[in-house]
Amino acid sequence: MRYQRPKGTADILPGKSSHWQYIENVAREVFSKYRFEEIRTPLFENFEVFSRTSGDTSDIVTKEMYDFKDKGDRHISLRPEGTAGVVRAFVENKLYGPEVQKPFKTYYMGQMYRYERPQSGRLREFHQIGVEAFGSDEPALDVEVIAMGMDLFKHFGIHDMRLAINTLGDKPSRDAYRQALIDYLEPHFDELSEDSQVRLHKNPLRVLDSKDEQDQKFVADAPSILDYLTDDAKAHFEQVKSLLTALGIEFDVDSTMVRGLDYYNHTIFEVMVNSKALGHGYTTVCAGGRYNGLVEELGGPEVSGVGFGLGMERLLLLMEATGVSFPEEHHLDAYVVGIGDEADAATLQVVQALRQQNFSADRDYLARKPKAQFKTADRLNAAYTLTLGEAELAAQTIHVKNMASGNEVSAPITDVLNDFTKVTENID
RNA sequence: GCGGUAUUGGUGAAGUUUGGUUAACACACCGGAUUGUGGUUCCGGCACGCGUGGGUUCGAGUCCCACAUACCGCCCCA
Repeated sequence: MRYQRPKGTADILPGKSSHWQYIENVAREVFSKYRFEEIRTPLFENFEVFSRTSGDTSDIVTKEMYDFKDKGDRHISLRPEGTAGVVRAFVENKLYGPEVQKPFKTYYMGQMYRYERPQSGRLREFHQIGVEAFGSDEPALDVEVIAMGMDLFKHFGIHDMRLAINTLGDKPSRDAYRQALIDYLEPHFDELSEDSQVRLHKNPLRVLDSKDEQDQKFVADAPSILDYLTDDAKAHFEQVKSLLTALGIEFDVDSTMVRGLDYYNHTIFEVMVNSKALGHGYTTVCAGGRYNGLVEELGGPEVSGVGFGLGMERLLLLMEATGVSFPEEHHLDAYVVGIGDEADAATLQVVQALRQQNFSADRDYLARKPKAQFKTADRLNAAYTLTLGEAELAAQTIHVKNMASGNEVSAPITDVLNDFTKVTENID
């Protein structure tokens, strides 16, 4: 065992990879109904793309970025999340241009990288599915994105979800609230946890997210963002709520909910599930929100955006714990048993001909005895076992057995080569 | 970045407390039981080695140290 995979990475092996494909396929289907199209952006970007957008004080930038200098001395970072790269591509390719329909709706799925201590469901190389919609300030777009997220989880077979929403307001709302929060917490500075003392000046909203018991006491009585919203921000949030209600989507407003990334404003939301697989109580499986201003931050025009992301590893854990059944497609239509060296070529011809006729077919490649081959056909769950030996070669026939019924028939080899379906009709 | 636990064949693992010379048992896999049909049963095969590297000892899977990796918790988050 000389080489091991790098810390925090995983091999997705046959058997398991079909689960990933299933999730990806379901996501593509759902997204296409909402008319979101796929975008593929690089796995790495200039470091600044992420540091600008995520916020210099965010943990992602300060300690979790997987960055390095390339041979041209460029400061590169593996993408820690999907939004920044998509926004960069949106700006660079001028997708805000007049010829592109608004809103521009896109999705992505793929690897993300964060340099952190791996745990179950949290790796250094992990996978996210995410969506972004650019070019509309209308609350209806926020709601479409949220509704699509909920819809997606239903298609994954997850039903006991809870939708939590909040608003971070616009810039004036946030500034006012930020000041109110500092004013409230400052007198208790010495009683706050060490982490929160640091947060208070860097990003006071994050104190609300503290799990420290002592901190939580203060958080409970802290002023609410909802009391500091401007009229515009308030109207936006009210409309989001009423549209969600119109769609019959239940939600809880959690005024202490915040974001680890700095670029969010207005609506933010999380889809939560109560599953032991991901820890105790409700845990978040999907998070998103509105990020007006992010496009400008990366040099684009004033175009707003809203989106969400979900972690595939966590989703997989959740689906497995929930007992979601994945379609198992590794079906074998025919296994061809060849007996003796003389049958080698003919066996290969039959296998290949069956594949040409769109059947999945396999044979023995280990020169094993008939007994072992028949056992293998059974173990692989072959629908039909064909046998080709000396006697058959002499008569130019092939033996075909329906493994489910046990019925057998001898047919001309040419029949199998030309129309296997017809041959099987005689024994089904 | 911090703390805890763990690491023995393809797999599940016993053995580590009391260091002692054949690494148990089971599953899977492979071969065989009078020539070419699936199950069962029976027989046989399957770790020159106990994460890696050092050390202690007459002797180490068992003790000590370092490192690696995994899992759990913290931080944070998906």
